[in-house]
Amino acid sequence: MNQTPTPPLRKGDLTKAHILSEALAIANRDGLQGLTIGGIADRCNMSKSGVFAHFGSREELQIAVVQEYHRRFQENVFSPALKSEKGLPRLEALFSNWVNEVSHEVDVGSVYISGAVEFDERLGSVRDELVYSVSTWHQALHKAVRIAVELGQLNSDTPPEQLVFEMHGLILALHHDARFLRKSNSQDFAKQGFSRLIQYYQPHHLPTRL
Amino acid sequence: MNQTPTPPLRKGDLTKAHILSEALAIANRDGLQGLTIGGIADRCNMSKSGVFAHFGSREELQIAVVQEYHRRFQENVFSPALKSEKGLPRLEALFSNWVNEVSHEVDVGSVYISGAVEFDERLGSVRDELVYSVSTWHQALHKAVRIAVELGQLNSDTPPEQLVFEMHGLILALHHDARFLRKSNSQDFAKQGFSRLIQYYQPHHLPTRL
Amino acid sequence: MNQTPTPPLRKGDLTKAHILSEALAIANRDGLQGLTIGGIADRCNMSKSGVFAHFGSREELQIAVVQEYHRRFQENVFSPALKSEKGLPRLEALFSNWVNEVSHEVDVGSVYISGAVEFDERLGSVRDELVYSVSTWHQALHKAVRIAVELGQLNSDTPPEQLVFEMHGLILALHHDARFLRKSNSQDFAKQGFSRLIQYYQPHHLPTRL
Amino acid sequence: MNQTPTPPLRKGDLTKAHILSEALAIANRDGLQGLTIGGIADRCNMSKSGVFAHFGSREELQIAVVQEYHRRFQENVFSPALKSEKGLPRLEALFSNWVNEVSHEVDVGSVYISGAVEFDERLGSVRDELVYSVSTWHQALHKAVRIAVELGQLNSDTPPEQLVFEMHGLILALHHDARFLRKSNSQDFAKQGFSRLIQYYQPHHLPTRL
DNA sequence: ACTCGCGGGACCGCCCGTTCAT
DNA sequence: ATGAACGGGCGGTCCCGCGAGT
Repeated sequence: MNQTPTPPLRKGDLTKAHILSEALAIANRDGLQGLTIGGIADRCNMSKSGVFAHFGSREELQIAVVQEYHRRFQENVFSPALKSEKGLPRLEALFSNWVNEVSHEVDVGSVYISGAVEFDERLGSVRDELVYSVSTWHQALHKAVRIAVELGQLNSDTPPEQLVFEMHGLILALHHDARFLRKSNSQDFAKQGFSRLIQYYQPHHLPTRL
Repeated sequence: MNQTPTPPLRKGDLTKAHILSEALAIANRDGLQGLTIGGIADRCNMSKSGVFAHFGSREELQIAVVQEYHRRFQENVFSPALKSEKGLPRLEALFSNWVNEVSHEVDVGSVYISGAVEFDERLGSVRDELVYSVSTWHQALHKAVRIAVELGQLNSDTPPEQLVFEMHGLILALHHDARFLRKSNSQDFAKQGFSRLIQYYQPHHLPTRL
Repeated sequence: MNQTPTPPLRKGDLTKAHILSEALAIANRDGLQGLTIGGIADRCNMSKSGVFAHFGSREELQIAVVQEYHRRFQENVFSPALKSEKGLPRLEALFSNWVNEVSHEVDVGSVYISGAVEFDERLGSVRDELVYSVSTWHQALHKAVRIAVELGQLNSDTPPEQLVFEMHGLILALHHDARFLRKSNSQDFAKQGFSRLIQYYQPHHLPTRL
Repeated sequence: MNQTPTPPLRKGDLTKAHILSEALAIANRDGLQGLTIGGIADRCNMSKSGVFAHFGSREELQIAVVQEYHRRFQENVFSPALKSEKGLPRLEALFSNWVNEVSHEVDVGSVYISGAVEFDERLGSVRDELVYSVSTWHQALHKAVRIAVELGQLNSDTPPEQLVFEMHGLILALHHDARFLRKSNSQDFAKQGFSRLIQYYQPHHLPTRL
């Protein structure tokens, strides 16, 4: 196996991982703007400068949080779907995992969604990192759709971008209704919307379409 | 035309309206949390205390901004749609106006969307006002769907909540892709999604459905 | 009888009197420093500038409050004592009235006592007015003592200043213990102290003194 | 002498002591209400946040100032009197030291006296701390009186509370006349008042009393 | 090498006394 | 006597560096 050559794994790395974890929790709940050095220090029972020293600035801390979120997202949503068969099953797994993840985030918040709103206008490295993460995810979905089309599981003229667009819309609506409006059955609407979407683009459905 | 009898219309009201307008612009761009008394004062070439005096606190200012946004939303999105015939035409007008509004907000931001994210966890009057505004809008959409169903323009077992949920999802995806990801053709995806949504729930479409 | 030539008694005078009365209540409770234009305006259901217009500045308002306090003090403490016979009876009446006044001020506060502390270092017209008021009162006491001595009711070598000094001390201790320490029986200590004082300086007491 | 084992004595402690000292000077002069973070910062040539960091809030700073005043009061007034013999000599020393302290405070002010006036109505921790300090001192005086009685140096039916009450009155009058009225010979009046007080309550004085 | 104590400077919401035109 | 606005100051919080300790 190739592992990174001698990752020393100093004591500081553990501390940093702990900080990052707590910081992510705060960022999910309060947004990336809500991240304050002092707030993290309190949660970690450390001094502010102790926290600060691990990241040269608040911005780099935010970036690290985004990366950490992305890593966990991959771990929870993307990777498990690889166990499903290529094509439509995997696409369905991806969406299903995504819904589950967002349903969990109803309680703890979501850096992706709040970050996309907080940094929609502001430029800089944090925004770049967020865009990169989301784009990576979009591409994964895109690819899954294309494969499903190639396998004949979806209609041959299915526009992948349209599908991804609508899937994301369902997720955003789920997040909005469940977390902001506190509606309890939003998950069903999302799943229902997705099944309609898939059904719509199934091959046999073609003749009746516009 | 009859106008409200002798609206006092003091000079201060003009100033307040101006402040509110600038504050709305800031809130759209930076979020309601980004509203600062000093920031507004600068934009209005006023002193901080001059701005502050019109609203007893920052929270009340935020509420006023939400109400102002709601007013304009009604004015730009809801009211014009009343010129369309009841039922499906009006529903289509509502969505179309909504898309146009959001497309415009791609440049200036949106208190609704950012507010929903900023205040998804935080409690208080500002959140209440936001929920009220969004709920009012949802109800208007809901009602339009029901009427279209009653008029036989949509399938009789069309679930209104599902439709509203997905419409909102399309709008959120539009906002996300256009404003955050800077994708230029997002508006088409939203419209395309809506047209398929309507098509799906049309009466003659019933026999082939699952 | 001579009355001031044509005191027009405009409507504004009533308002001013009302303002002064409320201002005095606040000043007694919170001190002269605690007097704020806005606070008075609220109590009077007036605008800040409406209050302000009656006194050109906050300082003049404070002076007016001191004068009003002095007027009432004369009315409640000094004047009634004139009904007692000259000499010792009047001195006793002065002290007794004073104790009663301070006992009442335990609930509402006292501009004299708080003012003396607030303006012990600060220079300016307010301090001058306070000093003038207190000095006037001290002189009245001084005179009463001298008369009592002349009438042979107090020892002929009684030092008036010493007596006034100690009387004032008893009053200050009464105020301190009753209002600050919330001790209920302070009034008795003051009265007891005074009677000891008078007894001490009585003519027949002379032989045993040091 | 044994000193507390390894008092950390970081650099910050020195700064804090310095801040406290300057704050006490301000509080003596302007009262506890006159304490402002910025004012202290100016006197210490520090930034506001530098000052603020040492005390979590203005209220805690005020409490610390009261405690510091109390500590110095013990040091200057109470402790030296322990060198005098128990009983009347010690009581006289306590009063004498007290007079000296107040005489010195004529120039710099007194947190005890101004605090008692500022916080006579306001509730909270600062007031509690003030009351505690004053009460502690009163108890010390009370005890000294009782011992003097027990030793037969004061009349057996001397009411300790009355004595303490009057002693405090003499001090308050001294403070008032010297600091507020700027009378130079007030100290003599206070001492004279005390000597008569003691004389009055001396054992051999009993037969002629009322 | 890592962590902390300490301090700076900018900014925030809020409130004050004051002025001016109405 | 009012409503509108100003300028300055308040307590408080933030992010961020310097220097010293282990």
